[in-house]
Amino acid sequence: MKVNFDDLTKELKNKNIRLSHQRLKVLEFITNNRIHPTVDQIYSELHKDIPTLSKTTVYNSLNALIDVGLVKVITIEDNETRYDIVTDDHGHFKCESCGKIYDFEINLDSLGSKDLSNFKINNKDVYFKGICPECIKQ
Amino acid sequence: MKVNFDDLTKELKNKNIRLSHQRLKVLEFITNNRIHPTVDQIYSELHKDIPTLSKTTVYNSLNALIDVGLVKVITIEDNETRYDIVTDDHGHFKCESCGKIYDFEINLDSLGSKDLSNFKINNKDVYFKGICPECIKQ
DNA sequence: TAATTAAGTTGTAATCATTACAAGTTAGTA
DNA sequence: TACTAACTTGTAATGATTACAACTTAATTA
Repeated sequence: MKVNFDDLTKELKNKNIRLSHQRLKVLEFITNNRIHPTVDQIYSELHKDIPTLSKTTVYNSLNALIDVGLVKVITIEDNETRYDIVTDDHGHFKCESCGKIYDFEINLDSLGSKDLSNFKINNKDVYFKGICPECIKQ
Repeated sequence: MKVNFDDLTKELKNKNIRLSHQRLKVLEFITNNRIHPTVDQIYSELHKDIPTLSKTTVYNSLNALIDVGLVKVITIEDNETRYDIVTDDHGHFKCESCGKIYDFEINLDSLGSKDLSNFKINNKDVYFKGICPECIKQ
C-alpha cells in the first residue's frame, strides 16, 4: 500500500479535506515515531509543541487521515486503540509482557483461503501475541 | 486448539473457577450460535431464559471463559468487541456492508515471519475486511 | 444433613474512551 | 478584501466496561 501523492491530492480534493497544521503534525508524529501510538501518546507529545491542541482535534485528525488512507487503526487489543502509518504489508506482534508492538514482514498477497473465493477483500490484518526477545531474557 | 476436558477440569480447579449455570449458558450460546456475538446479543438472548441475568454477569462469565481458554475476543473492529468459541484455526472476515463476520479456513501454523525467530508466539489472529458475496449481488 | 466458606450473581455507581455540538478561527476562492 | 466552508477547541453527552457491596449459590467438612 504505497502512497501516491497525485492520488492523495485528488482524494483530499474529493473529500474536501484540508491537510491542516494540526493534521500534518499528527501525520508527522505517526510517521517519525513508529511506536503505534495511542491517542493519549499523540496528544501528550504534540501538546508540548501546540499548547492549544485539544484531544478532540487529535481524534478528528486521525479520522481524517484514516479517511484518505494514510493512517490505519490497529485493534490488536480490545481496550486500547492504536494507530499506524500505512506502509508496505506487515503484521503486528504485541508482547504480552512489556506491551510493546513490533512490526514484522509478512506477504499478505499470498494470504488467502478457498473459503473466500467469492468475497471482495479490501483489507488484511495479521496480529500475533506472545513474548518478545527482550522479555524472554528476563 | 482443541479442548481437552481433563485439562479443562484441572484448569478450572487451578484457578478456582466454577462453571456455574450462567457461565454454562453463555458458553452454550456462543457454541450453538456461531455469530461472533457482542455482549448485548448474548445478554438479550439469554435474558429471555434467565430473567434475573445481569449484564455484569455476562461480562464476568465471558472473562472467566477467556481465562480458561474456551472463548476468545475478536477485535476486528475497534468499536465493537465480539466473542468467539475457541476451535480449530480460522480467520475472520467482516463484511463492511452488512457487518456480518464470516469464519474462513486458514493454516496458522504455516504463518510466520523471519522477523519473529526469537519471539515466543502464543496467539495468531487474522482479520480480513471487504464485501461478502451476498452484498456483492446487490 | 447441616454448617461453613469461598465463589458467583446482581444492580448501581464510577470510570474511561470516544463522539456530538456550538462558538470561534483559519484558510482557500472570488 | 470579503465570503464561505472547513477546522479547532472546550464542554457536555454517550456508551462500553469495571468496581463495589449485598445477597445467593454451591462445594466441602463435620
